[in-house]
Amino acid sequence: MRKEAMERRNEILDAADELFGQKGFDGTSTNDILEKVGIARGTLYYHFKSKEDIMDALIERYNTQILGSAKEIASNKNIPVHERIVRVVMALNISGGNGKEIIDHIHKPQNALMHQKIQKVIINGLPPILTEIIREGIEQGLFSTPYPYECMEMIVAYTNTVFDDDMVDLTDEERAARIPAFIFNVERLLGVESGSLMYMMKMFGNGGED
Amino acid sequence: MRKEAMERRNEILDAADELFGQKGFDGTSTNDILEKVGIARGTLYYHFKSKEDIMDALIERYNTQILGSAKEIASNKNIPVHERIVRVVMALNISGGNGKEIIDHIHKPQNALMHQKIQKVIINGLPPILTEIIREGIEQGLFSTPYPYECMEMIVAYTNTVFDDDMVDLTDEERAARIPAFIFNVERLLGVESGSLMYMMKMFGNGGED
DNA sequence: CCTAACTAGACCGACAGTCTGTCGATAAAA
DNA sequence: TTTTATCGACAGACTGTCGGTCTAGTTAGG
Repeated sequence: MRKEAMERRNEILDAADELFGQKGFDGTSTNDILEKVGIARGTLYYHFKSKEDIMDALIERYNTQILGSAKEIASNKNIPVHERIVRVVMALNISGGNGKEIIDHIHKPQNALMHQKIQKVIINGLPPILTEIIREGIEQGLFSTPYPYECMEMIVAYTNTVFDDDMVDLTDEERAARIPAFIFNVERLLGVESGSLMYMMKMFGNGGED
Repeated sequence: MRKEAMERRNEILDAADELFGQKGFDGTSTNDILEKVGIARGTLYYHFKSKEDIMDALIERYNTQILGSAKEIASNKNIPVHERIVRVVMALNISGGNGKEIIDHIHKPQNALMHQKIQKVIINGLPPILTEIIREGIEQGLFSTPYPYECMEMIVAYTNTVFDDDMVDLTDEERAARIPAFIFNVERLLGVESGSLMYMMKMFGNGGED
């Protein structure tokens, strides 16, 4: 019955993760979590100070998972710049083997608050990582912009809102139509010739969040 | 005591509007609303089927207020294109005399769900309006882009996320630094010469949401 | 024309059920 | 013995429901 604090904590987080995914944050009661983990009320509140505290811990976990592998790839200067951008972005969807599921279930309409918090992590965490790569690209004469950070911020804000979110309800065709337009716009922002970033299409390959 | 259904409905919405603004959606109990309006529980649920139903009605109201005046200005072809864009955007902040307050109190951290719903209205409602103006501008040779809609979508997504939201925590200086960068990026997206949209600075004038 | 019966819409408030967070007691480990 | 983890009863709050009430207006009958 008795476990190390960290172990219990993670059990609780695992249960919450799954339940929030199924029923949303508001739709999940602490009792649901209690039952799933097989502990008593007091135990839950021994490890977490509130229900929202559980969510925050969960987000902290996501944060690490999602941005961690992205950072790692971004810092590998052996990979050519273009390739590295693609890999960083694609890492977001599958990082830790379950990034995609994370992103999937965050998009449940019930999870407004969690969703917002994750978005915040991404919009603040991803642009710095990408900007570093872009700067390298600028040095190499691949890109040209006086505002690499703000460029990345704009791009991330857009993909977060339009591609990742259910903010804009896109049919498959609408979605497909957005992609070349998006790439065209990115090309302009980065000051490169039209068509030269078409290789980025592959980032939107299957299902293609981000 | 007895009122027309519509009048009561509006009284309830007015109270909810103010209370949600002060304490957030979750932080406001139906009892708070009851008390403020001076009605009984049953009356509230006679007019609205749930608490969330109240929020949805509130958003419908915002929707009309915020996008209504924007549309009106956008369709006035007597105003030159550049000027009209500025006016449309500025209308968002003050429409109906209280658009600004709406936007202000939606940004309270408690109001994630309401915030999300409003964002959805804007990201879906504003780009079509702006795109029409941009198309006119393209015909007049002022702008040049094959993807006016997606441009506007990107711009709106960005301002919503970075300028309007508390997604990115900006100091005043950071905020000020973002503005020229933003304008530069918009210039690139719209295919105009660098510096030619600097007049848009004024949209960010005082406090400057959007 | 007047009044009694009726109707439907607005309103009331007690109540059931649920949910979160607390607390003192308890057991196990260190 | 002290610390760490666990338990479960409980207080307090909140949402949505339901049977019943009140009133304005309408219809019917005298």
